Amino acid sequence: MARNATPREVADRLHSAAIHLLRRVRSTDVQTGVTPAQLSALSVLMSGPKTLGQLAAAEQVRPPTVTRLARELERLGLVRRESDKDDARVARLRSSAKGSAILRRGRELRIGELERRLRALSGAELRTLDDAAAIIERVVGE
Amino acid sequence: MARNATPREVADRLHSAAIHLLRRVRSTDVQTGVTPAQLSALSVLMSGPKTLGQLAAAEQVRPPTVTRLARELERLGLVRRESDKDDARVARLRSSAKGSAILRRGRELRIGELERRLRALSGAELRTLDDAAAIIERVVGE
DNA sequence: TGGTGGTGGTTAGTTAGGCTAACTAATATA
DNA sequence: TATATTAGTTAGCCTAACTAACCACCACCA
Repeated sequence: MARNATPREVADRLHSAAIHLLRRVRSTDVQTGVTPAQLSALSVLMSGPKTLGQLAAAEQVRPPTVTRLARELERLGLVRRESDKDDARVARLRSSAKGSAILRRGRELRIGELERRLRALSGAELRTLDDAAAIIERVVGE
Repeated sequence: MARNATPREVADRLHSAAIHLLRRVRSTDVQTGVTPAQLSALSVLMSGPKTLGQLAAAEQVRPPTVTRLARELERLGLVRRESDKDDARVARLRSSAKGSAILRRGRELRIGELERRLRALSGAELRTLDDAAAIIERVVGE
């Protein structure tokens, strides 16, 4: 019978699989018509309005980068800028209907691309993938 | 008992898990001292010399991007440029000893980061991840 | 055998997106 | 109230992607 895979071997194969999976689904992103940075920002705003500072933290970029990103998103009509009523320094970005629609479409393209490929799998294989996803989230989630 | 997960649900969770996994391991890349694009190119060259066109296809970028990337890699001494003896138009890039060493180190950092987290898992969980990796490679491999 | 069309790669110029440094405006604090 | 801190902006720079246009070479065939 087959020897058990070592953590190192599994790490190696899993790493490779993750790269190939994401490369595949990411190829659909161009169809959204917005840039990767814009798409990513919209996904952060999906959970509700965020201040520019919160967005910078989430995207792991510096304030000036967010200033420019926000200006462009606003110009494209994908977000609205709102000012805080208690603190005049802070500005919040809220995804517009148009922005939300683009994000939904982007997700649909990515997930759809993957889903089509999973439909050929057996129930047991799907179960294995689902279990694996849960294990991964647990171990990389710090 | 739990209802079986649909392909769509699995696609969604797997997508999310892959993003989180790669975000985690990628954080070690800065320690290699080379840029992400350079590191990725070196990994493509690991399997042998490639023409600039092959590299462009593998990296999903346009020829001019590869021209510049190749020039920089050459300047840093990470690759050697070889010309085809039958077709004077084509140029091949071959990883140098220094380039291979940097790639090995980058891989060691990434895989090591992941491996540490997998060591806490049971044999059954490791088996699940290994099986999942194989399934993913099969379905996204075109 | 010498055009002609296609292919591999480069050059030139543009754009997006990241950075630091230095700034303004508003708020918090000693 | 004077000073320090915080949120965001402006200016200027750099890298890495792109497209358009090009050069060099190869293959083919009339």
